[in-house]
Amino acid sequence: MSPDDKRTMGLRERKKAKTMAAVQMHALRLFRELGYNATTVEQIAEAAEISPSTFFRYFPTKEDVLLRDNYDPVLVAAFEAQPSDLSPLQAVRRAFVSAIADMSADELAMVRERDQLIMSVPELRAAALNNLTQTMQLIAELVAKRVDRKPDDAAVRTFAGAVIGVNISVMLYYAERPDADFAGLLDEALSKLEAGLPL
Amino acid sequence: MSPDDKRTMGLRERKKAKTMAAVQMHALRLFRELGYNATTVEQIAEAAEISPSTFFRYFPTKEDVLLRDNYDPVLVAAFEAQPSDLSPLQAVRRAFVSAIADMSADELAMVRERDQLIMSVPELRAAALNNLTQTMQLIAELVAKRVDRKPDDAAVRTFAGAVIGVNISVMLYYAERPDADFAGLLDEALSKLEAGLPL
DNA sequence: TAAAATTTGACAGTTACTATCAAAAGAAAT
DNA sequence: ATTTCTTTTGATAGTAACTGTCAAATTTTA
Repeated sequence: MSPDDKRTMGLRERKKAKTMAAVQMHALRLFRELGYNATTVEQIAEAAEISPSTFFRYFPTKEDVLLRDNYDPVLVAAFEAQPSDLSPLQAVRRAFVSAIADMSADELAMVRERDQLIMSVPELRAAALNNLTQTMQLIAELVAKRVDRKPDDAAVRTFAGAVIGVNISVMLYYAERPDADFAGLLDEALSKLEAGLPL
Repeated sequence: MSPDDKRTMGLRERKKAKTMAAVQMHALRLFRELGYNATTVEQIAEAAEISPSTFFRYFPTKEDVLLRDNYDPVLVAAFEAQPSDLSPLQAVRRAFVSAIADMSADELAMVRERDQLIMSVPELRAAALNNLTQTMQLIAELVAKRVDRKPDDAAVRTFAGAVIGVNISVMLYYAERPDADFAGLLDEALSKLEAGLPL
C-alpha cells in the first residue's frame, strides 16, 4: 500500500507503488460517484494521469483495481500466531477475528465500502468469489501444515471449503447491512460451524 | 431442455426451446474443439444458424450459454422428498446424492465435461461461483422451511454457506480428477461436515 | 385472409482488453 | 557529466463482447 522504505526501493519502484495507489484511489472514488459499470477505464486513467495502456499494465482487468489486496499474508500471520492447543477451527476463527481487530477504523471503513460495492455488482462479486478459491487453497495449506496432513486430503479440503463458504455467507449478509459488525458476524458464524451447525 | 409437451406450448415456444438447445449444443462442441476463449459468439451463432443479435437475446452473456441449467428444481424436489426424521444436513446430503444418482450416464458425462471446462476457465468459474450464491440462498430457504425458521436466521445462513462451500471444494477437486466419482466425493465431504469436520 | 403481436437480423456504436513499437525516464558504467 | 543499457510509458490499431434501434419476417389472433 504505502511506498514502503525509501532506502530499500529505488526511485522506480517507489514511483510504481505511488502510481498504483493513486490509480486505486481514483478508481474507488469514481466507482462511488458514477457506479462501477458507468466508470470507464479511460476515465480512471485520466484521473490518475496515466494512459489507458498503463492502466492495464498495472491491473490486468478493470475488476482488479478494486479487488487486489494483500490480506493473505495478514491471515497467514494471524493463523500461525494461534496457540497450538486450539483446534484448527478455533485457530481459524481467532485468526480471522484478530486480523480484523488489528485494522484501523479507516481501514475497516474501506473494507466495508469495498465489500458493499463488490457484493452489489455481479461482475465484481463473481471475480471476488473466484479469488476466494485461492484463499480456500491457502487455508487448506495452513491447516494441513498444522495437523500434519496433505492439503489435498479430503478432510482438509472439506474443512477449507466449509470455512470459505461460511465466510461467503457472512460477506453476502454483511453487504446488505452496512451497520452490522463484520468481525462479530464472522465470529458468530464460525462459532456455529464449530458447534456442528446447530439448528 | 427438451421441447416438452407439444400440446401445452405453441409453435413459437417450441421453436424457441429448440433453438436454445441447438445453440447450447453447438457452443459446447465449439468450446471443446477450440477452447472457450478462442470460440467467438459469432462462430456459435453461425453454427446454430442464427444471427449474433439473436444469440444475445437467448443468452445475456457468452458464459450463460454454458452455465444455464435447471438443476435447482431437481434439488428442491430431492430435498423435499427426504423423510422428516433426518437432520437438515442428512437431508441435504441425501438430496444431493439422490439427485445425482437419478441422472443418466449421458447426463452425468455432460455434467463432468461441463464441470471441467467451467472450473478451468477463470471467467466461467467466477460466473459459476456467483450462481452458487443463488443456490446457497435456495438451500437457506429450503432448510428454513424445514426447521421453521427465517432464511436470514444466522444459523440457517451459516448452514447454507457451509454446505455450498463444501460443494465448491468438491467441484474444484473433481474438475482435476476426471476419473473420480462426483457423487461419492460429495457424499464423503458432506459426511465429514456432518461429523463436525474431524481432522 | 387481414390485423396485431412477437421474433429476428442488420447495422452502428461502446468499451474492455491485446499487441506492437518507438519515445521517455531511470539505473549503471565510464 | 556523459554515455550506454534497461525498464517503463504512451500512441496506435485491432479484436470481441455486448447494447440499442428499427425495419422485415414470422407466428398468433380475429
